[in-house]
Amino acid sequence: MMDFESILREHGLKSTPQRSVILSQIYDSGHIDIEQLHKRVIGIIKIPLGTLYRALTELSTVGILTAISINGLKTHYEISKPSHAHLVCDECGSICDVEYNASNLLENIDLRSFQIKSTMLMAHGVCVKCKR
Amino acid sequence: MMDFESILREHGLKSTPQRSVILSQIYDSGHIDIEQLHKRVIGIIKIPLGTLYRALTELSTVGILTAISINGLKTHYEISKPSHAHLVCDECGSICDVEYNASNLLENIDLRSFQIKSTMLMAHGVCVKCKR
DNA sequence: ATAATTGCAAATTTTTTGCAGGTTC
DNA sequence: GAACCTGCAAAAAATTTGCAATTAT
Repeated sequence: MMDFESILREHGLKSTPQRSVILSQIYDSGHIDIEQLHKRVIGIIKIPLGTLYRALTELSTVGILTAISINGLKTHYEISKPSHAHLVCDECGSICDVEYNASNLLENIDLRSFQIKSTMLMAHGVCVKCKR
Repeated sequence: MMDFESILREHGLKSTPQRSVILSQIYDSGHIDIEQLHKRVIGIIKIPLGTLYRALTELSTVGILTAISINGLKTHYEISKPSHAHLVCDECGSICDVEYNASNLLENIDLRSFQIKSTMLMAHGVCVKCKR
């Protein structure tokens, strides 16, 4: 159970019941798109879609959330965490996290003076469940 | 100058003037979103936005194009080519390609029986021009 | 107290779709 | 000639926005 109230204040945002519910639901689900999130959230507290959009944008802007753009799927959101890859199953749409070492990875790449702030490694394929 | 007519037929699609213009414009621009592409394309041949959407979807489905979903930007399209990373400048939105070796990269990752079809490495940061 | 946040509703923007007429092979 | 494509127009879906009321600090 994360202390989202403190996290919000540390990022200069007010702690509201809506934001806490949003964050805890995203945390519980790992990755989730706005449509699924809305379904989960309205079972707990009333949040119109417009407010949800606004909240996700703000929470991403301050860095509490990370948005993940995925080919073929709607944007997903997750609680920001150290760099990890996303394995996206093209069959069922599930997303699996795996750790990787960003600096090892970048060693082999000629960045041509590009100044890296963050990396995102994504793989598409078939997950274990769907392979069967 | 690529032979897009042949490429289209090899992928089981008919060669039409619209598709050739679309492909050559994407080719010339490297990466482009639908809005910018439409501006370029209508200077050459009349293509309604709806048709452009349909064309991009079809061309991506058969594999001639690759869609690139990018946080904060609209989906970009490029002519499909061997795996390469995209360096996205958060200042100016420019996208730069760099080569990388996908298998080297995956060696260090525990894929947990996930069957990889494609990988996509993206980095956000500041490009040389914007760093100035 | 006051500045931030939410709810609501409407406006915008983005994307998809049906179908008639044209085009490619 | 048949199957495939395109143009058009309308619909559907996704996202943003303005503002008054409410809430957190």
